[in-house]
Amino acid sequence: MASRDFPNDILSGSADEAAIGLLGCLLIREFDDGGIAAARIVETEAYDQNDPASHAFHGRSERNAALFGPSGRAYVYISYGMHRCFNVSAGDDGFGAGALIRAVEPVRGVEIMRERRFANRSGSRTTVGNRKDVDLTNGPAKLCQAMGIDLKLYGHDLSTAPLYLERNALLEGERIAASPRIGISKAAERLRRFFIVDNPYVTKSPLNRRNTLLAG
DNA sequence: CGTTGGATCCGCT
DNA sequence: GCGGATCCAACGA
Repeated sequence: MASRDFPNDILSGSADEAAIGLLGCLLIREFDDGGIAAARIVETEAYDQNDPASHAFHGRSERNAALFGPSGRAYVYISYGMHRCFNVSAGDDGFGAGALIRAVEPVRGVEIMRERRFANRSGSRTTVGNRKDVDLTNGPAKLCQAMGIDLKLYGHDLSTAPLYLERNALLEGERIAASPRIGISKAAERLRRFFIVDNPYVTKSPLNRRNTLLAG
């Protein structure tokens, strides 16, 4: 089933508008076995083709094509050779822009996420201790693992199953802050990271202290 | 609780 | 060849 309230307007503008507007929205994943996982977006980063830190900065390529396509598509890439990161494309067709989803808060299917994240990998006998729910989805590669987002979903239309977005307002009293982005070296001063203040799933970072509270 | 180093591979100025 | 939009185990305090 497709999303009943896909936030099209949120994604059609700038990368910043998309990154801010996606906060609070639900990300829903339908697995092949019928299981469903859902999570609230609590931390994002904006990137676009005018930004030296963006994968779109050096122009369109096979890898980053989803960023240049229409808004509301999945841009998935491999990070550090072994992790996956998930972006939502933004802006007009032809303009490279998107929002990296850095953290989400589980609202449904926590058991599925726990299984996907913490099940013993390839027979190794690693101790599965000290595993807390906050570690399920408090990072860009973690949430991809928890929600089964991989390269097979590259370019996927995020208004349709098996992975889709749904509009959802912030909770009463929740505030949004902007900070520099995490883990980049280029354009490191730009305030293009956005997060819900005091949400436990937001990545802990010294950059959190250099934030600016946004109006609203 | 904070810091550090290793894993691992794709795409590129 | 090099450098990541990262994660986690293994320390030390």
